[in-house]
Amino acid sequence: MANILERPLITITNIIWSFNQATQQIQVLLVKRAHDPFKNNWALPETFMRANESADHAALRLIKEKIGLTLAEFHTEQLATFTNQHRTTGERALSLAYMTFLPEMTPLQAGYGALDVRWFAFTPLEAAYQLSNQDCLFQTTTTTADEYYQDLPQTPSDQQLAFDHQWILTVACQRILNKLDYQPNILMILGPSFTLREARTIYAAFRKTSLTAIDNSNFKKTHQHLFLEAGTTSQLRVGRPARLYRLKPQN
Amino acid sequence: MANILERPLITITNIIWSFNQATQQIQVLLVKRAHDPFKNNWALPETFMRANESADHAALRLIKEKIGLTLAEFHTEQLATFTNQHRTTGERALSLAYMTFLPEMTPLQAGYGALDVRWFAFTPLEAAYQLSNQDCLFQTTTTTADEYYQDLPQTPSDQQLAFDHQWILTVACQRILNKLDYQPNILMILGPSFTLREARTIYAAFRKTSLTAIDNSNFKKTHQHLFLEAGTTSQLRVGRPARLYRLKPQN
DNA sequence: TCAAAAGTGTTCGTAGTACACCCATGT
DNA sequence: ACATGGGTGTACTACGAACACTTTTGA
Repeated sequence: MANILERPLITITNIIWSFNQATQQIQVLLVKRAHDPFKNNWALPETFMRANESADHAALRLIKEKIGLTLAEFHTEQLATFTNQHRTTGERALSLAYMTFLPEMTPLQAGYGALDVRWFAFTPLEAAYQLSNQDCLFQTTTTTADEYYQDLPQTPSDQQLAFDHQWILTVACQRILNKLDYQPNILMILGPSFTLREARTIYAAFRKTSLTAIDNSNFKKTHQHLFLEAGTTSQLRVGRPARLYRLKPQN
Repeated sequence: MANILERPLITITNIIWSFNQATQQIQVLLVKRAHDPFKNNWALPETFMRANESADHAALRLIKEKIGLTLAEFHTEQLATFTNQHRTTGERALSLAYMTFLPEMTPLQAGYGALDVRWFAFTPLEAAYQLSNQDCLFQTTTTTADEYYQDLPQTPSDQQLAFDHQWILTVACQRILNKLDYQPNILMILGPSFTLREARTIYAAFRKTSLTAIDNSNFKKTHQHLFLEAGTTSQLRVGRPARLYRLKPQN
């Protein structure tokens, strides 16, 4: 009996979100893989789970170790688990996917397993979302899970993320969109406090609309119950200084 | 490096829901374990994932093989993944938890690994939910995840489900409640079609209220967009025959 | 014909939307 | 002072809640 049991590798995949205050753009962290499979491909940051370590702990270790981030506090939550046999080439590995919302866009430093590590700008397209930096560009998919894994190419390509990371990213975007109106943890990428304008910027991106299309007055009325007032204003731009808010602690 | 990597057993845990048309009660399937750990304890049905098998497939196999169910079609969806080190005694095992909604309450037959297998009636309490049959009774918990795993006893007890199954069940109930208003897959336990009264029975249980407290007229107006009309009436009780509905296919 | 359950319609209150107007700051 | 953006307030609309009323069956 025991020999037919699967003991696959357990991969922790972490989708790390942040916000560039200068460009007012959402950022996602990608890593250029140093080892096969998918050597030299861009991918979501991953690590293997170790003995005597919970998956949650592994997700945190991944951030500190592999990317060189040393922030005191950040929020990590489970996204989903991906188990399709064809999601990896070679040895089978499950992916326990997590999302992390970093309150600041810290400088990066490629750690073990990474040739390079970069922030990619997250922008909406008509039907999908896009990650881009100076050189590369990746999009989310619009197919179903079944179709996606059916057509998943086994050969690395510069145009595609490694493994099934395009699909994982697609699921992540969908999840964030779904939660915007009742548990917008994504706003944690704005730091400990934020203005309504900054919040609307995030909402606009995931809803594929523009900042100005979200009325500030109405946004306040419909979402204030999710926020707490956090002191008064900070001044960065022209116009009346905005009030600051922070996320209400969950339940 | 390789020796510090964890290759835990992968447990598939399946929370199987059904509906007793005679008593109009929601049912959850529990198994009396035939082997240690937690031998003789009631537990959620589980199996180990095998080679060349996706987790989804393992969840389906679990139903057919271990419980003796041979239905042609049923819906299974991922619930969450449980990775706490203390969730098992002895060797470490992750749990990939799934939920299955059976369209009928088929007769059961204990398969491999089970001394007994029973439907337990699902009923709401003031602050929690309860599973009960003639002899035993289990409740969901109201503590947080951290508190729960901190206090998780390592010794089997007749009063408690095996492993962290109490917690998994709690998460399952919460998920179903959250989805009632936009993706009420739980209604699949009513069979291919259902009356509004039957649907309200399900809603009432998860919302800890009574059937009569949910106004039929208002319920129809607010939830009809999730349903399609499915032919006309069936006749079972006194009063005007009800129309039948079925769940709208997702997206 | 009466009770039980399903279905229809009406009123009312609340919550979201559109938009006008006022406030505070930098240039 | 004026442009820019933030904040407040108001009218309008839509949707859910409460509840009265009608319809269809079984006893």
